[in-house]
Amino acid sequence: MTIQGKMDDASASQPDLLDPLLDKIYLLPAPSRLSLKRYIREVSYPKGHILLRADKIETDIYFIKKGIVRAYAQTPDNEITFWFGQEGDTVISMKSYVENQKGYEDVELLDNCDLYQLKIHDLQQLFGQDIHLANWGRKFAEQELIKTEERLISRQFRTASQRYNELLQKNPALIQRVQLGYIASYLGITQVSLSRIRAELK
Amino acid sequence: MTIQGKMDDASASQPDLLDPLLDKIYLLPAPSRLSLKRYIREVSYPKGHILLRADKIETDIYFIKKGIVRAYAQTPDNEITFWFGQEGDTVISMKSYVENQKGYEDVELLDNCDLYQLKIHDLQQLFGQDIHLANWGRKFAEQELIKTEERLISRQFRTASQRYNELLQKNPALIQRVQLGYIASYLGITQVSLSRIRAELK
DNA sequence: GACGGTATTTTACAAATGATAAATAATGAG
DNA sequence: CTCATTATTTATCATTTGTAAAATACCGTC
Repeated sequence: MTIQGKMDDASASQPDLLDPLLDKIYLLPAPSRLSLKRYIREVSYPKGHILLRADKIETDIYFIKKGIVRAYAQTPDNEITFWFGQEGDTVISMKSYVENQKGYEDVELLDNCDLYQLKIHDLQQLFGQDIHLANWGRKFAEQELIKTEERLISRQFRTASQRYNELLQKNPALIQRVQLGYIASYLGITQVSLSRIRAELK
Repeated sequence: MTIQGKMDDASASQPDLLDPLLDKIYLLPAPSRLSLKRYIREVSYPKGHILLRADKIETDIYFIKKGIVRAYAQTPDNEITFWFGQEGDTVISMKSYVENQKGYEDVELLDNCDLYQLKIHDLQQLFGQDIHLANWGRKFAEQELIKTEERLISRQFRTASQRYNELLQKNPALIQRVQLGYIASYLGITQVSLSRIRAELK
């Protein structure tokens, strides 16, 4: 296999944010990376757009180039925000991706967002053809797994107050960008309780 | 690559529980499965044995052939059980496996257990050599991810009472096999609260 | 800079959960 | 079978968190 001297279309236009994003997961040999990038396209949606829906099997995954999103689940009485995604994060219905089944979550854009879009089907084709991409997909799942495990641990082991402070420390920008009602929901408490927590710190 | 006519040592002795366990993750071609099985050995430990330790980087993963285990984390004041494993489940320190770092959990055997043992190092070697095993590893991570996500969702969306009933329905055997103090910890409540929940149902 | 709408905080009260200790039940060793 | 040990349930009271509603702060638009 030889590497093309010319650059791919996508990477010609501007300083590329996609390469570091792919490399962060697993460093691919150039040919493998090119064959992956061939299937990725850039899309933009406005604030308020619903990117993923709980009631459908999603066909695409997205990497966030710019913007912020939240995932939430509808319950009989209310709605629970359980994830925020920002630049560099992956927006994905794991249930769709792994099991080809409906997921739990709606994902709403909290800003105008620029996203990299990739068809799950195309990705799965590549997994069967290229061992480097198969390992890239493995590392991707493993890294998402660690993140999910850490969220579970955080939730199980720490009080809402501790978790708020953890968030404040690890991701102060988030609290600026997102309204507190969503943060409270994310922490598993009411907005009133969150207000009490915040009041204590002053 | 050709398939050996003779069976591997391990599979000669008794009706094998390992094959279905590996196949459940991802159906491997026979040569790939054989090269994986070559690295798996069977071990037994008594009730009370600590299989994984939070303060060390683990070198092995285990599949449970027979028995039941719990994972728990030590906190300043008490200890929190956050996972139970039974026949067919994988016992693994994800932090060790994915990031080569210490994990959160001790894993204690609640019974005498028979386990399949596999060195993380050997597995990772295989991932680089065989695309089928790389995809097996990918599916393994993906399935663990789905399970972890479901635990997170369950914890985030449902009350302890709902989660107890969910457990009662999905895994009634567990409640027979494990003392209620561990179950209460797992549900994120005190044993007193769990007693109250159980009392309501009568 | 005044207005209307939205987000956040505060208050008062009700409900749920936790801590502690005591009572009962189950289990296992001799 | 009995005793000792451990597990589970019950009771009481203190603390935390939730609900509902009102008060305040913030933001964008005209």
